[in-house]
Amino acid sequence: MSKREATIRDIALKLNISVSTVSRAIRDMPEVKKETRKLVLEMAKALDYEPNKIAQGLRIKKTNTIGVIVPAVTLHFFSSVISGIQETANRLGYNVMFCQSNESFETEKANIHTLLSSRVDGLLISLSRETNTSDHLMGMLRKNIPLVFFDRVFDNINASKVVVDDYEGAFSAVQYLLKTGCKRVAYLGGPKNLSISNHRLNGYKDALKENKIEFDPELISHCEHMEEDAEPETLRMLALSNRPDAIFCFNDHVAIKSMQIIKNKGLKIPDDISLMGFSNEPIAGLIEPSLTTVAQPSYEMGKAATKMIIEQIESKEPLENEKLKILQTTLLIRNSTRKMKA
Amino acid sequence: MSKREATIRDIALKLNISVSTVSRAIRDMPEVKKETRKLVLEMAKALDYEPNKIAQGLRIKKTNTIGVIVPAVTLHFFSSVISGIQETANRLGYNVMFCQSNESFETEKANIHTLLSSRVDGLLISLSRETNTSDHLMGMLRKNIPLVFFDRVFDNINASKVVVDDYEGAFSAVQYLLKTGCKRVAYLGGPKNLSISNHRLNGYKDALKENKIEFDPELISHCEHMEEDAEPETLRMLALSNRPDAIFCFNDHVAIKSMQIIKNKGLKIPDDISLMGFSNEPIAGLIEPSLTTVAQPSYEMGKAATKMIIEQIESKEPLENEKLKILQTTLLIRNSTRKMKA
DNA sequence: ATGAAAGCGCTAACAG
DNA sequence: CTGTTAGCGCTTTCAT
Repeated sequence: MSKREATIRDIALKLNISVSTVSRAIRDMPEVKKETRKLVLEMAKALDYEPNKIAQGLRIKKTNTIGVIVPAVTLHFFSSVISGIQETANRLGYNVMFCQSNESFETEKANIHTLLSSRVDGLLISLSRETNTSDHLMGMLRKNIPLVFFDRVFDNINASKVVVDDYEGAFSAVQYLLKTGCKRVAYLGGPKNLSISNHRLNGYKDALKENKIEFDPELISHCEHMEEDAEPETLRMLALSNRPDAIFCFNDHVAIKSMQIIKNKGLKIPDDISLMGFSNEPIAGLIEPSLTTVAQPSYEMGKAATKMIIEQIESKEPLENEKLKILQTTLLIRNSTRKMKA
Repeated sequence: MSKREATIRDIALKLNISVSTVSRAIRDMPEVKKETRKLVLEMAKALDYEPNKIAQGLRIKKTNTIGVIVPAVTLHFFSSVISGIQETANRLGYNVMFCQSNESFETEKANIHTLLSSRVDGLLISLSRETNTSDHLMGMLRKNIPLVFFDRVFDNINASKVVVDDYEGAFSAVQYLLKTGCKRVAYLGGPKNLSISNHRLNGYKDALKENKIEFDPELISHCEHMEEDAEPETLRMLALSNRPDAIFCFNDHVAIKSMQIIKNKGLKIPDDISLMGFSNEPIAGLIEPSLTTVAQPSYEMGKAATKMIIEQIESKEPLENEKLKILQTTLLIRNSTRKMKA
């Protein structure tokens, strides 16, 4: 029953001209006569013609679609990156097809096949928590399919990336905690697997060093499952004979969970314990006390990654050296940390 | 430089068989000899073959892709719906291509063209705030392209929909406020354009009626730009000679904005004013006081809408009558509303 | 059980 | 400036 979509052939037939002329007219090529173009465009409109990108894609071997894989869209950070990706892609003439890995390596592999089958022109990916090998991605690199990592990346893979300066963000966060008089700063870290977690750990360590404070391994935790592990890990920290007076958290979700535990224990934030997040989720400014955190330019990250991959897609040469874009973070001081002495 | 992707022709050549046999083997058709299939599959693996969905799509006129348009991915409600869509679609063998309208009618129209050009098999859409005509969608219906609305729908359009029982959700929310002793309940509504806002208004009105409370137009506001308008509208309400003792809000974002204003004015929640949200955003349980709200099954909505559209795509007949799926809400009682008298 | 050939809708030589 | 034609990678009759 479904009325078949009009094709350039339909237009050509009606107008008694050839399909190539129609094709040219529609693509606004210079060589076609003005009035012919006008006729074609009118007929296209009359027939409610929509160019068939599938046919185009097959012919010119380019789908103008970019694939995106994120661990989960419901995390605000990622939905914000995705928003940046989608808008930028659309503005530059590309569509986006997206998948979630749900933090599963297997799903991530399946996603890649799906997207490859759909012949996306390039792939934007932020790795799952479980991913610690890049074999599934090397195939793409070998086939010369543009690939750009964002946020959760491999440190030593030969590919383009856009990340946030996690080291610097962590360094200045911890530096700030120390400047406000905290002496024992703990790190409630993320999965060991994720390089961003380790970079933040390095920033933490170096800030301690800079302030001549000895590193105490007891003050380090790895929340492999993010906020799910934040509860036991926070409890462990609070039970320490020499309890921390500040906790730097892997992200805002972990921080918020931790905040609840601390409050439940009857401790005051920031008087007893200063709490620092990472990301600046919208919620961070709304809880009580509002959360001091390291803001990441998530929308910008999506925008930058998209520009980078489209550049790669549209450049003729196979791209000699990978690009690396590092975005800067901003320390957002709110009320979960002690005030600086005036 | 880019090594061309392997095709069934490459496999056929290597194996000295015909492309049709390869095609059959790969699609697991019964008529192909067992060992032939084995050979083909091995060769496919060896050549790192990925079936070309673009070519398939052109040939069988089906892309196995569904298009999705939402006002904005960064709203948690929508990212959650999208998550449900993506997972369900993938599980059923479909990809999702998505766009944001950014609450703009023009962008929404452009999105539709984009998605139609990509020959999505069906379209899932939640309307922009600005959209008040369905002309841009009638084309799809005419062409018999499956279309399912979710959440923000037209009341009187001849198409399938999945929504939440907004009327009932609002009714029981207001009913609860009244049961806890509130006498003057205000409604901080959403854009007049959105049917969901009006359904909630009707639920509000009927709950008043049920409790023999006269409707006072002064207690109604329309926040055309959602939380941006929540501030002036809340202030207006608070300045009323006969101030409300409860505010039912269009959604949690509006409620949270309103909460800030109320607190700034030095009023106590819930003692002076009870506050009720709608949606149950993750933030609702974390703010102070935690927000009583009407929970919407967002992930379920995405799942239901996806199932519905795939059913429509895969059914042979043109679908006589549209489907309507109404999901139920749940009142989540927290601390921003007075307690029920025991 | 396999193969040959047509064709999905489009673009791009090539020819005029 | 326009038309003819081949072919992108695949599925699908129709033969064999």
